Amino acid sequence: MTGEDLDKRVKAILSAVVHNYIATAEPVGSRTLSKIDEIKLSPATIRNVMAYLSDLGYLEQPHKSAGRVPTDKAYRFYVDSLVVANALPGDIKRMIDNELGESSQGLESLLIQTTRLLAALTQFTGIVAAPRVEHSQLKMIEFIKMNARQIFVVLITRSNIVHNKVIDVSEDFSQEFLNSVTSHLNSQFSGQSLLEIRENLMENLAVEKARYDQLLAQVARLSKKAFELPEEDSLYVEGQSNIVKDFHDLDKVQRLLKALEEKIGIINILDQTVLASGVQIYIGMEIESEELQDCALITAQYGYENNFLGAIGVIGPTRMNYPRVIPIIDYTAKILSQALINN
Amino acid sequence: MTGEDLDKRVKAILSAVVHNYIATAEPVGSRTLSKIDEIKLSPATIRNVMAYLSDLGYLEQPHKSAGRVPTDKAYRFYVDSLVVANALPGDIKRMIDNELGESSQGLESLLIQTTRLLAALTQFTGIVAAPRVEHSQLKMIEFIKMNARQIFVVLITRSNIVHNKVIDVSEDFSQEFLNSVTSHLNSQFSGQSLLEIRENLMENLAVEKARYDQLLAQVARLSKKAFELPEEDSLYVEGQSNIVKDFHDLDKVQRLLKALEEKIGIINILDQTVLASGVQIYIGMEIESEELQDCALITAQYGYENNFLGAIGVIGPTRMNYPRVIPIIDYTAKILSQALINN
DNA sequence: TATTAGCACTCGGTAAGAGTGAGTGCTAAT
DNA sequence: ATTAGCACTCACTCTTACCGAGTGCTAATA
Repeated sequence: MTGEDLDKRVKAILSAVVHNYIATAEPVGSRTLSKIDEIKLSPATIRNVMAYLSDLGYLEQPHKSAGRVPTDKAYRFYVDSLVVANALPGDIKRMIDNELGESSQGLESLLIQTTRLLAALTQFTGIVAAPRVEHSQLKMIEFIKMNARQIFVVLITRSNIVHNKVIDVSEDFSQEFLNSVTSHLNSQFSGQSLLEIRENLMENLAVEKARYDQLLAQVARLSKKAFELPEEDSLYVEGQSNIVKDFHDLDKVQRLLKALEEKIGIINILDQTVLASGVQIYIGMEIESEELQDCALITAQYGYENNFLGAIGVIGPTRMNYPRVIPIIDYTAKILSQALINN
Repeated sequence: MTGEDLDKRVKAILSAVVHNYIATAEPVGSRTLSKIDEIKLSPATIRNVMAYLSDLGYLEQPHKSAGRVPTDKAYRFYVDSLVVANALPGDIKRMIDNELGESSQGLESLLIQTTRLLAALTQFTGIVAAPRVEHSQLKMIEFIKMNARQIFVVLITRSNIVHNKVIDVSEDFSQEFLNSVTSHLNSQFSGQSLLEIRENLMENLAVEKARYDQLLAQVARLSKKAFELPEEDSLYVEGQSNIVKDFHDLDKVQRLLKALEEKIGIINILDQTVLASGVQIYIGMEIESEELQDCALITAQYGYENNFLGAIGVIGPTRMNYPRVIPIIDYTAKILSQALINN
């Protein structure tokens, strides 16, 4: 299954096919391979090996009289055991440092800039999932009265990420009252994750209801609303136009664009990444999405110490240049994390 | 130039060509037109008229033995004097009402939803420019201390639109001090436009500097930072995948996607719309953008009473169904405006 | 005089057929 | 075990022919 037990020579040929196909996007034939210096074999021998690789499911032919093309399985084997990630070139490193390092911009524009940067550097489509707020820890919360029916809620997490929203209320609370609620919440919940807080509040709410204490019930209801965070589909996508370069089929392009527009599918995949560590690679059918066949997804999580917040990545064709892209994702995630710490 | 002096019969034929081309996307020939009931003429006569229209620049031929295709000039004439906008179908009206009417969501998700709605209803690419903050009037401002070096600024405009950002400071201000600054700013500037406020502050800053009053100088600097609003390129774009349906040339598709990614060009056009009133239509070369040739842009501004905030619209091929799209844009802009007023 | 029928002409699009070349699998020789 | 040789496959390209929708122009018609 894993193909770990492949002969050294067989590996070399598989690797050469993948390399060549990544470089040219043309099916690779035995003749082409025989011209490569490292492989000192005749086309006929290579053909035998290629037939063997086809049997094992690593290569396939678009049609009978064409060269071979790597399958998803081949790419998987390639990234698992053949790829040595390139060192990140100094100029690219510097670009990333410059773009994300210095500026003291807000979270949102930082994430957008990161997405654009990924697209520009890789020439694929960049994606960035915003921090998942429910797992981050509360640092402080603040209520500001906008008018009789609306309150503006600001919520700052331990990693200095700011969330805010407007909540509608039926009572007309005074700012003084709101301040007292604020300080109560801050002292009671500071340091807890928003998920925990929400659960606690639900319990409180039940208790207060039973007690028939009007004021406390109001506080509980208000707080609950404040912590009801929307399931926003906060995925940033940039560089869709690069898709056209890599897929020459209009139909395919449209389906990919559609998939990127819908976002939710991609968010789900990135959610897995947030839990895993290091650079993750998903190839073709490994992505559980009809539309994203023929695509590869390279991702990495970013965050604050052990507290992973979100994920970044790129989507491109399975025949992307993995050794080049992997270190870009890796380093960008690191610098983004740092930028968030320094804020 | 305006072609207003066209014969009634000539107009009818021009209109028929445009209609037919919008419906079929195929060059229209004299034979096809002669089959239309309203036109009781032989192909030969129609050919004469079409030759005349070609001379005047309303029609052109992709190649010599093909039918006629409308030029930008024809579309312009069509929308100016031939189009009677359809009444908006009840079900579409209801969809718009439902999507934008009730929900008390934040500004951002309201705008995103509007963009998606436009794309879904028209099957073109929806665009929405966020409110231009510098012209809106201040209702209140609030400073919240995050830590020794950072202050969170919340700024609410008269139309209840909330802006916020984090500013870096070199001094460690106490929350009490911030509160006093806040109430000072609120009483002094409430009701003024942010642009005016910024100018006032600049003057103040110069004065305070001269005075060498440390504290006041700090206040002025702090305030200046608070009102330094970023030139965010806040343009929402949805439904790019629809482009593929309308342009079958991969190269064209890529250039369009690129133009949409860059946003700034489109924002500039929308800025014009914010000043004009009612539904605006830009056709082909009227859009000053290399990439957006063969495109039409239908826009309308939204806002609060006489205070226009931003613009919405769609981008599609010049051969879009104007009578159908125009009322959608018109009505959506109205409902969005209402939603903002009710907040 | 305006309209129309008729006709020669244009030219993109499709289909069929031939030739090319890169590639294969298999067999026999090394 | 490797390789040379060979017959075979098949996408691609090029040519040629043809079709048909459409045109402009001229002469006949109402």
